[in-house]
Amino acid sequence: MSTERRAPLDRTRVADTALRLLNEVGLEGLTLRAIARELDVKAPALYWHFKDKQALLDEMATEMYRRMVAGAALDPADTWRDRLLKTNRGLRAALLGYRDGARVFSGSRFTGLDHAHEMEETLRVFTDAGFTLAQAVRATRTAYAYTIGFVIEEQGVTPLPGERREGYDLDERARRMADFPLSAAAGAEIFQDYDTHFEEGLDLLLAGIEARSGIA
Amino acid sequence: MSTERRAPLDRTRVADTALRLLNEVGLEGLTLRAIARELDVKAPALYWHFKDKQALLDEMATEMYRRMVAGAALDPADTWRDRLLKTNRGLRAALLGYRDGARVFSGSRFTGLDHAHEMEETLRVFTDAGFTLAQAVRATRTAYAYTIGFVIEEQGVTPLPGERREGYDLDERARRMADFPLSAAAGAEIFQDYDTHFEEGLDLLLAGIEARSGIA
DNA sequence: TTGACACCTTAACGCCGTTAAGGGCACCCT
DNA sequence: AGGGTGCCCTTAACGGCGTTAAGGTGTCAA
Repeated sequence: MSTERRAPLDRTRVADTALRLLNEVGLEGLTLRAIARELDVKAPALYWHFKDKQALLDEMATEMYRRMVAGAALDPADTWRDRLLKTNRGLRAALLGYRDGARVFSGSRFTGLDHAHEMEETLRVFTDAGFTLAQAVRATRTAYAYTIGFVIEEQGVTPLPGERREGYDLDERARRMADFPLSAAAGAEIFQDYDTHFEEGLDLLLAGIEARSGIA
Repeated sequence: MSTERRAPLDRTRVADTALRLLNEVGLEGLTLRAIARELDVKAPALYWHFKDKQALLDEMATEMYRRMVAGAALDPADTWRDRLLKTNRGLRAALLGYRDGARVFSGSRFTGLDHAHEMEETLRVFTDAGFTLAQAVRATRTAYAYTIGFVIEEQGVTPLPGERREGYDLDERARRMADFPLSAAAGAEIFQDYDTHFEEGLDLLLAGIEARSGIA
């Protein structure tokens, strides 16, 4: 008589499992029944731990953020440039770690206050460097919006690193756009080499922040 | 005997109606049955005009783009700065015109090649000004990513101009973050005055493009 | 021993996107 | 005039979704 009893669920275990499943089935396949099945439980059981599906997605986004911070190696002595590069590279890497990561993340809100630690530290780095608080917020939020927008576009083409969504064949696109030569040639600069292009865009932003603030 | 016969549907009429309905019910309430009801038709009728719901969303995104271009007053003699400002202000305005506009837009792909005209023209403005094609693409796509990311965040707080989603009360947020003074004070710089802040972020980008390209 | 509480199940509801099958009407060919 | 053809739509139904109501089971304290 196997009396193996499953350990009771908790929010973290559910969110972890859901994040793992997300990579297999994508956001549209991420149903409560599928998550529950993975946890060896029935779907309504999840309602004991989360008030609705959005609350679970919020916890998933929060967990993504925690893992991003954990992988970022933030140093209190970072320059503002270091910090802006680290946080946005880290954010992109975190989002790319999950299928539809950017959409899940940007459609959710953090539970708790974990993120405030990192925000406070980053704003301190900037203000210590001579930025006003308003300038610091503008710089960091602008970079944040850029990164979110960039990865949403990127994952529209490349759901997971290595995979490519159909309908984005460069040659075929170039053929369709034969009447628009610049646009046709631009395909290679838009739908490829996302790593490089992300860095270049981030660098444009850094240059602008430096130019407008006068802080090197 | 009222023999009033409804004019037959077409893709444009469906997309127009769906866009109007979107503002009333939001993306999650935008069901095929609701759209069909609005058109005085049953849901399966829509499948005559679109192969599935995503195809309809794609048409909606394309229509949003058409309206954005129509409202932008693009001048062939624009400087690259004019052009970057006009297209991104126009894009933001177009997205803000619909509840969940940025999410609908960024989750869809254009039908047809209408957008190529504007893209070609804008790339020409940049290359004529002395940018390489790669630089031109980087500048425009970075701004595009920024704008998409910005409006997604913005509409997470402000679904439609004037409305405010619950849970974003500034005072209450500041109280919760009392232990993180910079972050608490940053609320006013993050969740308010989106028009101004969008411009400031865009300006940072312009400064960076100028600094890195050396083109005034 | 009993009661309270944490955690989960069973059953069901109303809604969703989508498909299969077929009906009516306009038009064209003979 | 009559019969076919194809467009545009309806009716009916399917499986699956998020969610709720009601109730069961095990654990632990009184």
